[in-house]
Amino acid sequence: MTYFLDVILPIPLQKAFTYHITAAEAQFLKLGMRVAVPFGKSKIYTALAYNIHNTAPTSYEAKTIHQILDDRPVVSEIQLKHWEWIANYYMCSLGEVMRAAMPNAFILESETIISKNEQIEIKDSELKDDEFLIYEALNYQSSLKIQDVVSILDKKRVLPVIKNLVEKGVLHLQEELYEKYQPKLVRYVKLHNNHKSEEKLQELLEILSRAPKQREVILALFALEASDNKPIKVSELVERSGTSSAIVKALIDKGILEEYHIQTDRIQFEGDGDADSKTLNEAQRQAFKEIETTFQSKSVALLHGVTSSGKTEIYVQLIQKQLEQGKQILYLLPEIALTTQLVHRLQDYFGDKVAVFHSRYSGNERVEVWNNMLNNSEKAQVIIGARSSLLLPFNNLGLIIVDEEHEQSYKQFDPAPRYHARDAAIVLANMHMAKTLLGSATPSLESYFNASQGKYGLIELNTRYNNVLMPDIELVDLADKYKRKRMKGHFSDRLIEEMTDTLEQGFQIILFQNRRGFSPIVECTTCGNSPQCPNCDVSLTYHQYRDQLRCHYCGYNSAMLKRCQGCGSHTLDTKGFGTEQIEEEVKVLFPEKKVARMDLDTTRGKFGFEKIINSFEQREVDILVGTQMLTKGLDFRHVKLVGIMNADNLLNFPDFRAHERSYQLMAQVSGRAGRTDIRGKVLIQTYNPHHNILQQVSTNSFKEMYSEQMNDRYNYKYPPIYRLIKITFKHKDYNRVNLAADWYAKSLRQVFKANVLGPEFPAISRIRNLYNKNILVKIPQKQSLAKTKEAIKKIDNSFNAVKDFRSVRVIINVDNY
DNA sequence: AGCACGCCGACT
DNA sequence: GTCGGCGTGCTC
Repeated sequence: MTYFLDVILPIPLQKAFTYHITAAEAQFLKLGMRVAVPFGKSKIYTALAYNIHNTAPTSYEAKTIHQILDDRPVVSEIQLKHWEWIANYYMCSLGEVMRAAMPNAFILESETIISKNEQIEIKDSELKDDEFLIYEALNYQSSLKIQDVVSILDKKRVLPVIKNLVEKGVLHLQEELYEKYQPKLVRYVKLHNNHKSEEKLQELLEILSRAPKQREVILALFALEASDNKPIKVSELVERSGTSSAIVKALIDKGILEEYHIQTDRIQFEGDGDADSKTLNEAQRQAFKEIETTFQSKSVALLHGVTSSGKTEIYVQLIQKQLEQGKQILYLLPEIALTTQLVHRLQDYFGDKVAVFHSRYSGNERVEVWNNMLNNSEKAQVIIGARSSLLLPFNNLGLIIVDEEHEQSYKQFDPAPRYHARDAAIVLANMHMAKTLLGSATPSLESYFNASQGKYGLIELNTRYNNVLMPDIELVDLADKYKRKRMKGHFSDRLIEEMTDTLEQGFQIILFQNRRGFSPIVECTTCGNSPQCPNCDVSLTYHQYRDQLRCHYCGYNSAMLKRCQGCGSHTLDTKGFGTEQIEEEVKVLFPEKKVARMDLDTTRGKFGFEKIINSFEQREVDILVGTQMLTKGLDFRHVKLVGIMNADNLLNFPDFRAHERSYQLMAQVSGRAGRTDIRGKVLIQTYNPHHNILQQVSTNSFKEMYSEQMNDRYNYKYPPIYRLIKITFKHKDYNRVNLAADWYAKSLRQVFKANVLGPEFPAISRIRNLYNKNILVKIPQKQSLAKTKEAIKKIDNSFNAVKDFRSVRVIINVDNY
């Protein structure tokens, strides 16, 4: 009997790849183990065992695998099933899901190692100059990497030279696989066995009487051993003895101390885990009960609780219950809300049962979380994480909480898999026979729709914790204020009044402006010319801080112009405003107050947001200016006033969800105001104070907004009534994008008729020198989603068979909202 | 995705 | 002539 293995390779290929394995390997291998396989001419890749069978491939000879990398699966069968669902639903390859799911460090890479063939003697004269240089280098070091050869020869194309030398028999090539994960080792010391007995010890101290520092170290060691019976870290010993690591090293060298290493986790948690959870108030208790009842008949529940209603406390109770039953819990949050603040709060309840996972973790840190979960370690019972933590190896999941369920950051956009974490979470929970709780103060229309259809349970929580009043929201008519000259810069007199009051009372202020930089457009008042990005179809944003013009799409930047590029005049003016300009104006209006800014520009780096959030929390900052980052589930105690600088650019966004999003954004940012006993105040500056959405925000009328928006969705056939698949075409050649998109749209129309929209250029038609064009496929409720995708795949295959179109990148995005 | 191969313009 | 750019096709 011959055995074959189908593998998943971490590359975007739809095909399965089959390798030949021996009977012994077939016996040993389990699905979900990693295998190293030769792929292509020379490289060795890491693949995942997916299917073992006896069917020999017909059209090619299967290669044998290189080696098996694990002795037990690193990916569970439920995970593989979940991957299949993601790949199928979001129309991508299993390889792409694999790459998103597994820590990078698990995916080993091979490197070509060049060494000399000792069997062969060769005369220098038989070698060309380049060849001689390589040969010569190998006399000094036993092996070379390709990169080494590149630097020795100082040119890019070295492979032909190496190939020649291999043919002449001068060199050997070998592919070497290396492990990327580096366990963190901590150095410990103990007294060497030779000195353990009482008399030897006395002897030792005698000897060391002339080396007082070393004697100190030994005495400190005893003291540490006596105080708690734990292994002693070198770092601890150095600190306790007040010496240096050199002295410890001297003792190790002398054979008096013995050093050893213990592998430790990079992420260590404090938090006692013994804090009692707060008792729930009546409304919370009621909600908690309703959730439990819902879960008896439904697998998904939506908790619609106004901002500051104390949803987290309810989550804590639910988590507690699951832990008691020995189940794992996944608590999903938008990236930004994963602050130390929240993590500490949960650690205080659940101690080191809590594990955190997000994209700012290093490769090694991710491996550790993954391994802890594989081992079903005590340390990984409650997982708090952003989108990608959904793909971790759960084995006993009881509950998934998706907090801030409406957040669009749950949807992955750029590299495939373009999955929505909320939806993929519900599927994962079902596979584990677990429950899903969606929580939000401003649910997405699709979730609220599902709840109103009875698909999800719905729990409403309408009162704020401690009966704090909902903030008082006031609309300020900018047109009127400008006309009556009541504006200072971008601040209306009302906003300034409220700010002054708030600051006098010692409270903090948040100002929201959904645009970063100083101003999005620079314009010459003489000729009307404005500087554009050379790679994208957008005007450059002026950033005052660096006196730069920057493109927010490709990162292009240049120094601010001194004169107009069109006519040479100095009459450059800025149009529109961003967070930077607001910050500047605040500094002028309130010179004695501290202002901070929170946007993409100020939150770079691993602890970027945390620094700003902490200083605001510590009240080192009085006024915080920021973009929508501010809206994502942050909890500030002392904010009384929230100002929305301009609501119109939100409302006028060209997207079918613009109104829904505007409502969510404004309601969320308003919710930051007045979280304790004083009532918060929100000022919304706008040119359209009578806009329905603004009226609904100001009266906190979620349901009214919901039914009005749903009406639009019915009328214009948008989600959640219809489903959407967006197909994007990208190519540097304008004409080719047009031709390709037209061809594709024509094929789609033959199947889907009027439910195909476009192709259309998006608002920004060129990004990074690639032209973009979109087609939208609308899918009526009655139409089978699976069949629709099949039809699209078929069209995609014939598309790729056209030679001229193959170079056009096609991106299929299912549920692109 | 990588990576080889092949064709073509741009230089020592 | 060779170098390196890029387009095309293939990987079990």
